[in-house]
Amino acid sequence: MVARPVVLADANSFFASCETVFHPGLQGRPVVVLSNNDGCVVARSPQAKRLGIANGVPWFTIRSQAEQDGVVARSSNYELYASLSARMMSIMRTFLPNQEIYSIDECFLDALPSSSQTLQACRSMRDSVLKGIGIPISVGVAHTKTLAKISNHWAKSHVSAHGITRWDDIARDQGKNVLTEIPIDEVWGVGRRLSRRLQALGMVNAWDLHEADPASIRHRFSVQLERTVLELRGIPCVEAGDDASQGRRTTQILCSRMFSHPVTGWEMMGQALSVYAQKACRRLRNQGSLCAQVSAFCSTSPHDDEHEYVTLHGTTQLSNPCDDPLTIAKAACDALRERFDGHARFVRAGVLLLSLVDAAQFHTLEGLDARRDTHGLGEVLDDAARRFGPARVGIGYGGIRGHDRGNEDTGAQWTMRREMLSSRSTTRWDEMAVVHAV
DNA sequence: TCTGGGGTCCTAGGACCC
DNA sequence: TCTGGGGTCCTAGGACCC
Repeated sequence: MVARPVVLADANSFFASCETVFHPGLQGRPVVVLSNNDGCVVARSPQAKRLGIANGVPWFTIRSQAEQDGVVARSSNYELYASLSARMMSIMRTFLPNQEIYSIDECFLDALPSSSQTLQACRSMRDSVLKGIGIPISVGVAHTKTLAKISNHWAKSHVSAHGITRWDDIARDQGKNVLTEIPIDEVWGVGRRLSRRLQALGMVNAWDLHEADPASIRHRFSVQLERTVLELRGIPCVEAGDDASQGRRTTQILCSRMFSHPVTGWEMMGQALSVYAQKACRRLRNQGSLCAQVSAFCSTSPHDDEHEYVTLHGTTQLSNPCDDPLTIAKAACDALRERFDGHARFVRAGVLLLSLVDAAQFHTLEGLDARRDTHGLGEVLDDAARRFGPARVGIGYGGIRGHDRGNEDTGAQWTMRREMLSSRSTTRWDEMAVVHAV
């Protein structure tokens, strides 16, 4: 028996679309969304793409031209995107079963027993998301995830598809042309490095990879790429992630940021590590894990030709797995303090929680449990954050709240630059959208 | 002046064991 | 001089994804 096809649904230019939802005046205009610290372009509206703005380019390199072209730039507003994502996902799963949330803007779903039922469900899903959230989505249907990705891409780039493409349809109509038109580096699972190596062997498009011998691909490259070859041939090899829709428990937690200004002193670095540790710790408790290892790292700019590139990292082993923010913040600082070099200009730092274990499965002798040291401080901090907003209360100097939106997270000098931030219309009472009736 | 953040999986190689 | 073989486990690093 042939397994049912898989459906890939994702938003078109998700972040840019989110910005447009509460600012309809942006409709039809070139909009770009910038990464943290207003660094790189991470999302572009169709009009911005048409202007030739590439994904990932540093904003400062294109800023003046973009502004001349009338491009509207926004700082990334993850609180807004996460909220709209949750709404979008909840609508989608009412139309098709077994939703697997793959990223903030895309999910896999199972097809229905018949092809026509599936097509009808996809159309209704697309209409409902557009009507209910105001965000356009595209849908690809195929027997493997890799082909569903390709179909979805086709749906985005061919107006005649009306946002929905079934692999079987385009394969029937276009034959191998569908795959020959896809550059090798656009195949799911083939990144920049791999595509360079494949090109050197004469494989330049998806069809070439489809025709490659799986065994020799495995031998020369990896099992992962072999799976991609098989997936292109319609043989499913990529398993579902374990119940991602329920909030997957991750195996490591990382919180890292670029600074708005270089940091040189240990005092400020300690503040930053403490704040990152607290953020990481909140995610740790949310997923019901404890961690046994805390790593911290910091580095100078790799783009600075005047100074030597410096990167430091260290790890602290905890005597007992815990989720206590005091212990973890201290461990993060301890991991780096000895190694810290007060002369370097650090532009980023991060805290990594490792050796995670399920809190519900972890028991220790009465009195030895590290989690009890602080009498539930973590829960109190989480609760305060939920009721009053993040960073109203925190450990150490890092918890001090600033005075304006730009540095709200902590009020410290090193926090992110977000100069073009839109309103968090769905999650903050004081930033709710105002509608005027005329 | 200004170049994101947070994950996963796989592999190679070393340590260690019998 | 030549210096087992095969297995497991762990870790660092590479590559990928969005």
